[in-house]
Amino acid sequence: MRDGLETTPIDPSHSAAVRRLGAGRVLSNEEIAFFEAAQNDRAEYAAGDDIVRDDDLLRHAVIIRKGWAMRWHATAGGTRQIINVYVPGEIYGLHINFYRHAMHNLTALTEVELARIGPEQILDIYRTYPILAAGLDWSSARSVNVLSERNISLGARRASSRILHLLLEIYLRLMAVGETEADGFAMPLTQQQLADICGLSIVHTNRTLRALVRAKLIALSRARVTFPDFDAAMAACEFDGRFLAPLKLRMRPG
Amino acid sequence: MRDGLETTPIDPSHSAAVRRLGAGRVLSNEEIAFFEAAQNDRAEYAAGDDIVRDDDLLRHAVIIRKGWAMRWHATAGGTRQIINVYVPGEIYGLHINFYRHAMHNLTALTEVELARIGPEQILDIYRTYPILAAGLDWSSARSVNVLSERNISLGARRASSRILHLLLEIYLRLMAVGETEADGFAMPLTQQQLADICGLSIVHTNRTLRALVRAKLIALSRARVTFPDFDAAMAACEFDGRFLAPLKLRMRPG
DNA sequence: CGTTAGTTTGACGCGATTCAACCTTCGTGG
DNA sequence: CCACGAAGGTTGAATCGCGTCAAACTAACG
Repeated sequence: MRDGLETTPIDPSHSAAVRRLGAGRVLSNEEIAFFEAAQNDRAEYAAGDDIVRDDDLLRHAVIIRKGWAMRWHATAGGTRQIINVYVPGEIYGLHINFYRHAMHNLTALTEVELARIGPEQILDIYRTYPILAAGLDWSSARSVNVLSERNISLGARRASSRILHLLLEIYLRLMAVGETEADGFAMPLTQQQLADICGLSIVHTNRTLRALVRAKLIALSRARVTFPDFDAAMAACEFDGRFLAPLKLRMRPG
Repeated sequence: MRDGLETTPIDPSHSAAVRRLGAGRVLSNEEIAFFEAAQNDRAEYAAGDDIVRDDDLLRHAVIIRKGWAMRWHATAGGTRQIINVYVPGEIYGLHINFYRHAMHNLTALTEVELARIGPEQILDIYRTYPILAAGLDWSSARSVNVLSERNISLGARRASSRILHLLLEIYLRLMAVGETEADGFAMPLTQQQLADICGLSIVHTNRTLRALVRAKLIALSRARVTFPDFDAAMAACEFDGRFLAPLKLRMRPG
């Protein structure tokens, strides 16, 4: 299916990170147990808190368990680019064994609960849990996909498609961990933050959002985004969901 | 050094891919020998040839040995976004074990010689050659870095910085494999292609290039780019080379 | 019920695009 | 050795998408 929109039932007893990797469909019970236990070193942050600052020595990667975070960079011109957002189940800092220092800032967008994974623990996974290790590799590959698609948006799509594409992408990323509601999702981003992701001014972002609402491609109500006509929204911004395809395992070792 | 501009001596007897991973500074002799031998399944393409088309079933990853290639996407609006370029030593398609189909087009920008690495070979590397495997993981992490930095350019920098930043980045990527000459490099990209990377029109790209030449931040002569004042160029676009830092190994197993 | 963060709207200006034309370089063949 | 064509580079003029400045409006919260 070219749209990559397969859905699988979600078991809410698992952590978001386990759900994102396909839970029992992909991981063995032993690996699920290990991965859940690996999330025991936790921390919480309030909205707006810095989790990691540019150039910090990284002591661990982090798995977002609850809430949203953003990775961002400020330019001397005063503009800020939000490079990516992290929703529950997603992982920041898997590069820790290669790049020991943070290259950007990581800041909580909402209340955040996260789990810390040390560099040795990551190596343990690669040594001992091949499917989980594949999950981490898949996660890295997916980061490349997401950033590639964002590049296309920033470089080649106009404001309305850029915003619509982003909202659809977030919707599907949330769906992968069962965090959507009906035909939409709870939206914690302010218009300023949306603008900083899409490389637009807040004023233009606002006008474009209103135009999307008028065109009935999205609906906004009290921090919720819904898609009244999902297919029309997908078509309007040429959304091709292949880049968000879930982890599938072709071979089980042994 | 925050600029990430360390250089190491280059041994031209190695393939570009081995040079990029630090050759003997990082890899054991056994791993170098294996990695060179792994590049025996070769293919050549003329400039403009498609190497991989969108949605193709991927049979192997590819290591660029000579020449440049580009990964790109066309939108319905007729614009084309070049998501990344690949120079010698760089690898396309390491995600093959997770995403079996190409999500974009890969096209030769110049004459290209490449080596094909099958999915099983990649798994072999992970099973048998830990440092080489780390090199592949580093390579993936670096892709994320490069794409992140490109996102910042496309979203938050104006045309002159966007172009200058890209030229400096390419210069440093070429330097990592010893493909630079003096204070610049041979530039095979047309202005249209530059424009498609930077998300600009060809007309504006041309005007901006002329302005950069006038400002003595770059010099152009017969398909060569040079930097008359490298530090000034770095400063002008706030270039921070940390994202291109070469592979360093902290621990050797065993 | 006041304060603050976030949203919305108008007016204006600029950076970048578009359309169009011309120029330069280089490879090819007579 | 020159003629020619094709591809790429350069420049001008008009236009537009988006940014900036400024102000008013709304909702959430103590």
